[in-house]
Amino acid sequence: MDGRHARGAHTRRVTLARAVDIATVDGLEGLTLGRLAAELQLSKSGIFAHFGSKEELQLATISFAEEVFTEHVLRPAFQAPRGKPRLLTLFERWMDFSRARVFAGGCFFSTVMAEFDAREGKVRDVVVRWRTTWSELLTRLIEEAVEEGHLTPGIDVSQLVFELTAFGRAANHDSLLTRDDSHYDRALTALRARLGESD
Amino acid sequence: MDGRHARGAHTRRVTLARAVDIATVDGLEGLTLGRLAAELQLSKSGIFAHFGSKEELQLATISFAEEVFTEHVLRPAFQAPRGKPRLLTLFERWMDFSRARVFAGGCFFSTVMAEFDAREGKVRDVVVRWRTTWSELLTRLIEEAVEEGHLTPGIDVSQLVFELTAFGRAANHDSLLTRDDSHYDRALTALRARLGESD
DNA sequence: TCACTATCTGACCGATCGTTCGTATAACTT
DNA sequence: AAGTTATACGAACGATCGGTCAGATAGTGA
Repeated sequence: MDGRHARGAHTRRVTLARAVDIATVDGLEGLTLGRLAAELQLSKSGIFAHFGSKEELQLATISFAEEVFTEHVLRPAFQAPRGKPRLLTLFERWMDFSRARVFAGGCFFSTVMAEFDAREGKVRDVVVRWRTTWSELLTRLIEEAVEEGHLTPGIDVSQLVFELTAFGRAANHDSLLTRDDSHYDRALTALRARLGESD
Repeated sequence: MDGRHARGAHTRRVTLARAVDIATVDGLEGLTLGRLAAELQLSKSGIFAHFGSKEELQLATISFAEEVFTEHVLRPAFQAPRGKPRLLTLFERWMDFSRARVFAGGCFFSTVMAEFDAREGKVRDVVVRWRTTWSELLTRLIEEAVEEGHLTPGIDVSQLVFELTAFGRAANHDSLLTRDDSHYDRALTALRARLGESD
């Protein structure tokens, strides 16, 4: 199962696991090769060799975060029944994911979206692409909920996507700032109210 | 009218004006003395002398942003009638402030709160304090709207504070990421719906 | 005009940044 | 066992970081 390059792949993953923790706390710019090397007890050049540039390290870190997020949030959501249950599960998982501090600084994408929203470059572009993916996913789940008869047909889907996402991101940042978990409950309360109390 | 230290005070304000623009784009950590000096055509040590340390520069930048935000958003809001109109005006002004890019990277506090939410130190503490101030202000305005009979007495004020703030921050980041102004309208739509369509 | 003080500069400090390169060490292939 | 490749290291690079300091310059009050 190791493949031919098992050792390198393992180091890479260990490195990226540390990288997402650093990035969620100090940002993808605060993520430096020297610090990564020191914390992992590896050489700076050794880590550098795995990625080729700082920017590639940042992009690899985003990919890794995406993987973990998919595993913890997206995949479980798709095991819930189509429609409103799936939508609710997605947000419950997202909030649990942030609350559990799977990454040291909470939700990776909330952090990175805020960090790069006003900048230029490849990293920003990838972050924007992720935002699009997320919005499209949410749009689909909401439309399915309408199809299933769980939501009113006339509903403004884009508006709903905006609001629900706003709740989740706010819960993440507020809980980190105030060190008070209750904001996650606030987000879920807001979400359920917005989707209608029924069910 | 110059007072005794007019020249220094002027340089200080020009420096801070540039600092908030840099900070809203690249964060308060991305704000460096060298860059500030280069853009302002001043010497690094000259700028440094005004603040004494990088951290003091960051704190001064926050104070400056607070001033400008107060002038553009808070003060106008208090000229609107007590109750729901004041609440609505506050958010309209906030959204206009971000949309107009008074600071190059949009809302200063949305950016900085996301940047420092998972860190430690004086800067974080000041940011948290600002968040508290904002929450208390919003709480007061909502309570006044209840007193004026503009909102239902039984309403969950903290919950409302959370949701309304979430809309504003999301609009700021989404508009920056997508370069699409419409998110501000989304936020105001969500806000009005949440406060009740009437009036 | 003169003295004083506020303001700003330029050279420099040690530390760290991302990056390059030659080389050593491990691991796998044959 | 030998040969080959993957992996990691250590020393060094120019640039930049925050910070220090002695001295030049400018503005003020007497």
